Amino acid sequence: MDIHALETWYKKNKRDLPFRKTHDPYRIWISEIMLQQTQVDTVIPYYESFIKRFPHVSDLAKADQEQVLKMIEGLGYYRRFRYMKKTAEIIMSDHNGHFPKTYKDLLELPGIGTYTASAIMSIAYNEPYAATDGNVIRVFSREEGIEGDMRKAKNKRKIQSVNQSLIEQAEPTIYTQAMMEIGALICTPKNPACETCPLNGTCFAYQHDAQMDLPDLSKRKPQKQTHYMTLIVEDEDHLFLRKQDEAMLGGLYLCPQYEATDIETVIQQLRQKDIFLKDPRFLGKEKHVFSHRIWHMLVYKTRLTGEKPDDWTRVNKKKLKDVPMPVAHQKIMTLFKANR
DNA sequence: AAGACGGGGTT
DNA sequence: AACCCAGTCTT
Repeated sequence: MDIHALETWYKKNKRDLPFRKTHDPYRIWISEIMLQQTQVDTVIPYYESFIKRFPHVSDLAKADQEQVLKMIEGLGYYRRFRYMKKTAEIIMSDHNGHFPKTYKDLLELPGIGTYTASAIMSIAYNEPYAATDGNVIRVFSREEGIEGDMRKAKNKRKIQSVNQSLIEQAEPTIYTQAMMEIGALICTPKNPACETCPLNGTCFAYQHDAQMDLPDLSKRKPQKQTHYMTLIVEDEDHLFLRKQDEAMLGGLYLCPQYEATDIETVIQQLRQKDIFLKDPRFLGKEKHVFSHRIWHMLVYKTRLTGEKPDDWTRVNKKKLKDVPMPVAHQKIMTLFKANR
C-alpha cells in the first residue's frame, strides 16, 4: 500500500471533526468509546455536550452515574459508559489523575480493549500501535485481497498484522485516522468511490472488480422476538419506573413490563403478589428493533391500589426529564403524553 | 469461538 | 428489511 498517497489524501480531504481538534488523551478516549459501533454523525452532538459538561477526567470521576447516563441517552450499548465512569475513577485513584501512557496500562482499564488502546496510543501519543476497526478490516481485505469470514478472530488477526507492519512505517496519529477516514468516505460498504481512491493503483479488489465480494462477512442470526405488556402506572403527580439491572439497558429506567400476550395474565400474576392494577386502559402498541432482539409492546395506562413492588421507583413527573431511558421506552412516554 | 449488548444511517 | 458501524466483555 502507498502510505504516502494515503496520508496526502487524508490531509487534503479529512473532515473537520470536534475530536480532531485535540490530542488530549482524555478527549480522544471519550470520542473512541462513543464511536464504538456508532456513526460519526450520531456521536458529534453527544461528544460536544459531554466534553462541555465533563472537560477533565476528574469531572467525570466526580459525576453522578445517572447524570452520565442521561448525557449519553440514546447512544446504545450502555455498558460502555458504565465502564467509562469506572475508568475515570480508576485514573483518579490509581494514576493520580494522569491518563495512562502505555498500551499495557490502557488495556487494563474497563471498556478499553485492543482497538481503543491502540487508537489512544496512536492518535493521542503518536505511537505505532495499529487500531483495527471495521473500516480498517474493509480497506485491507479489499486492498490486499484478503479472504475469509472477517467476523472470525483468526481472519481479523491477518488484518491486524498487515496494519501493524504499515503503521510502523508511517506517522501513527495521521495513519490511524487516515485509514478510518478512507473507510468512511471512499472505501464504503456499498458503492465505494474507487475512481477517486488514492489506493486504487495497488488495490486487489479494484483490479479484480471484487469490491462487493470483500470483506466476507458471515450472516447474522435473526433477532429473538418477545411480547410484553408495558404498563404506564401513574398517580396524581408521579410515574412508576423500574431501573434495569446489568444485563440489558443497565442503569436505565423503563416502564414496568411483563412478558405476556394479554393483559389479563399480567393482572392475575400481579394480584398473586398483592399488587392491584386499577382500570387498565389500552393506549396502543409499539415495536422496537434491537440488533439482537425485537420487542412487541402492548401499552396500558393504569393506576395502583395498595402497595408497589419493591423494585419499582416512584418518580415525580417533573423529574422525568432527568431520568435516563432507552429509546424503546421513550416511545412509550410519547404515547403517554399523547394520551393525557 | 460464540453470544450478548442499542440505535441509527444507508441501500 | 437487510446490512453496517471508530468493539468489549463474558462464557
